Amino acid sequence: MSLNLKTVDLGAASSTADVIFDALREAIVEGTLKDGDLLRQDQIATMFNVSRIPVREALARLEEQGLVTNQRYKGAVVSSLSLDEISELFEFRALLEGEVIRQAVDQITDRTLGEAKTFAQEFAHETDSSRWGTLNRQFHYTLYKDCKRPYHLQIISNALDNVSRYLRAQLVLTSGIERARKEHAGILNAAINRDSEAASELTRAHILGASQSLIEFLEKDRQNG
Amino acid sequence: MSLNLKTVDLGAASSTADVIFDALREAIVEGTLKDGDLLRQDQIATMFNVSRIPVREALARLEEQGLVTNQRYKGAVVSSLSLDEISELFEFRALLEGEVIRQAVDQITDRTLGEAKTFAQEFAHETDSSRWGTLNRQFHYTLYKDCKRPYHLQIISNALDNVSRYLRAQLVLTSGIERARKEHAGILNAAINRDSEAASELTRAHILGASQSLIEFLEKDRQNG
DNA sequence: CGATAGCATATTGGATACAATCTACAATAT
DNA sequence: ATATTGTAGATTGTATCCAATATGCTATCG
Repeated sequence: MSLNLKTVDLGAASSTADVIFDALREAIVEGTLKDGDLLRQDQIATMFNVSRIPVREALARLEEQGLVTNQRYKGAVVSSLSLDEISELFEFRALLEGEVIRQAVDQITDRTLGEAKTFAQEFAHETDSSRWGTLNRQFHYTLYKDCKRPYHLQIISNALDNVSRYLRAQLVLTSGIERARKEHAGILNAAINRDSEAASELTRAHILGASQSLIEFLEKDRQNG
Repeated sequence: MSLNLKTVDLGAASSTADVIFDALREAIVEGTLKDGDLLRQDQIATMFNVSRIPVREALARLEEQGLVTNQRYKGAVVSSLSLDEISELFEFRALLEGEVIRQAVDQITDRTLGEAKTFAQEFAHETDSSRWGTLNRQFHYTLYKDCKRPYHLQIISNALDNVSRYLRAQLVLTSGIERARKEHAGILNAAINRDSEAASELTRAHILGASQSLIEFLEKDRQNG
């Protein structure tokens, strides 16, 4: 006999530190916490109604991911990236995502294509700019997920975490949204045709194009202030 | 006037947690700590004569890097990778390192080439197998370092951390060392000739070849026990 | 008036103490 | 004998407390 219960591995369940890590990560990625913002352990601890110990653990992990920078006895600040660093991250993404989508499209399922199409449509019709980042990510991620390369996907996800607060600016402030919609349609089309080479090349171009547009915007923005 | 002292940013100096993180990381990478080894917080704390707090911080960071796995209330174990995971990591390295060496060779200095040559020679003559891993890494890293892509280098370094305890087996147990020496000579030669395309292709082949040999070895090894 | 030293406060880093949970073994029942 | 339950010890997770360091204000000196 067996107890046919749907069980979860409680040992793998979230510790307080995990919860705080996820919350801070999301806040940074979504832009709620901005570049250079100071993160006070005590303040965060109070917000979550816990001691500073799990907060410190979360901050240590965020630093390991590059999302915050720690200065001993001073505190943690949300990392600011230079234009060179942003540019490098986009090149990195272009390399990895171009490769991963090639592998994914070669074995993509109809079901996955359907999901991607749905996300592309949502992205195309969404008017609330605060949702663009998430929808954009979901669209791309769906097209990658059949590649059977979890490590690649994890590294891509982390790289995206590190730039998405800047990407938002590109979409919102440079009318990148219209272009993104068109390029998404092109990538989706290539995937539907199982043309992995085209999907790869279009994805590379999509990422590098966004990079260029973002860098140009930031150059002006950072000059003026 | 200015005090012309060589100063260091003491705020960035190592905390206890940093020291422990580095020590554990090195032990895992060098193979002193093996696959599946259990890491007891208390034991580590006693070894370093500190409390468990900085140990926990170090373990949290190691988990973020993929070097250990944490199970709540059970403890941390050195991560074990499946053959598929190892294989994926080598493909990842081939992609990144192939790209990075191309960029690096295009702007490599004579000084750097000299350093790489020295490491290649040391690697070729070293008889102590416990030093092969480090020398191998130094050789490759030297050839990459002029690429001006710190993020890429950091990710490569982390990926290497995750496989080097397996790579050791490949070098020592499959006579991979002789082949590695020849391939290093080829890569170095391409770099000296500023042939970035050849350096890239040889590096890819070098990594994928080592991967194949390692996987074959591990398949037999894991069948028998 | 400006600059520097000294002190008070705020904040982080780490140690100790306690609570939650796991593990292993003994006791009991079938 | 085997399986199940209960309990003690071990181990991790978190709170509280103390030490080390930074920051900002004030007083003092030139």
